[in-house]
Amino acid sequence: MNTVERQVGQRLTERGIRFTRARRRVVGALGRGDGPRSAAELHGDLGGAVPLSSLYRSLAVLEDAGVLSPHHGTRGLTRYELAEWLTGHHHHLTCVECGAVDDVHLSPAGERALEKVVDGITEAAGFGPTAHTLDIEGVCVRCR
Amino acid sequence: MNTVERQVGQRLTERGIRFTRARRRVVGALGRGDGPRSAAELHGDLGGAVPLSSLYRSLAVLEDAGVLSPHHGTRGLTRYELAEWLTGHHHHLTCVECGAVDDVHLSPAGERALEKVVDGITEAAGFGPTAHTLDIEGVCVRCR
DNA sequence: TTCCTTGCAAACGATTTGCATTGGA
DNA sequence: TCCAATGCAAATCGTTTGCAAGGAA
Repeated sequence: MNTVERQVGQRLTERGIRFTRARRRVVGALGRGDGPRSAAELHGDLGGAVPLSSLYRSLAVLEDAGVLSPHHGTRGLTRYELAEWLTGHHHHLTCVECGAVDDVHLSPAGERALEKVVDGITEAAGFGPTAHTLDIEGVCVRCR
Repeated sequence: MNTVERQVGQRLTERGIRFTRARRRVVGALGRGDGPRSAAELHGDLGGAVPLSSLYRSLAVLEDAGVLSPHHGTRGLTRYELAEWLTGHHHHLTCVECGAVDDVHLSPAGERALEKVVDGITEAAGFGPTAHTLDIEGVCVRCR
């Protein structure tokens, strides 16, 4: 069992939530990490081993436990990825052409500058404290 | 007729697209609004005057004409707002509690700082030139 | 007339849920 | 054991589409 799975297992146990086979499979597939995946994509990744309805339930439980974060993209599709406490803080580049989402890790200097800007915005608007998540839209390398 | 409607009318005419009653109503409602609206919300805003199917068709035509920009939010809902050439460049604060989206206009200094950060990210990732749109998640005033 | 647009209803795809069964701590 | 999790099928929700009727150029 790799580190991520152990961390997830501990988190779930702390909360009295079982780390069942289906849930392990979901976390495993996301940990193998080809980026955010939708329920349908995971269904395929797992060779149909987990039926869609169970997949959706697993995703809901894991999201609720703070293990996964949802990402709402084009065409009403929701993709999930491991939460930041498992993968590190990062941002998203969403391709407006193909809908692909790339994870981006920012330099400490860039992150500091960004935080200043975000704080300025949220304070002015009376928004509560939150870990910011930044989605930038553009055209990815593959679609240019 | 206000400025926005005149601008939209001109744009549509240039492209040989009719500015019909339903389309006028959609643009009007979005112009009156303070943020992105979903088809269902617009349906309500307009008192059911435009049936949902026609609404969706109007939204598609207007998006295609570059008058509206789609915004993919929580729970597979797509919200639309007037494009930036009509409203000015701005950013989004999405409430993770209630899903509401507020528009935010940033100070020139803030915008400059932000652009630098965004450019740094996109260049490093080989992302093509695009007007960035920033979505920041948080908890809005109403939900705190 | 000749297209384009509309409205209704049916179709669709993604997600959710009811219920009987299975499984894990 | 005993409640939570599963799997199937049916239901739901947002959205799209076929088709016949209405409207503008």
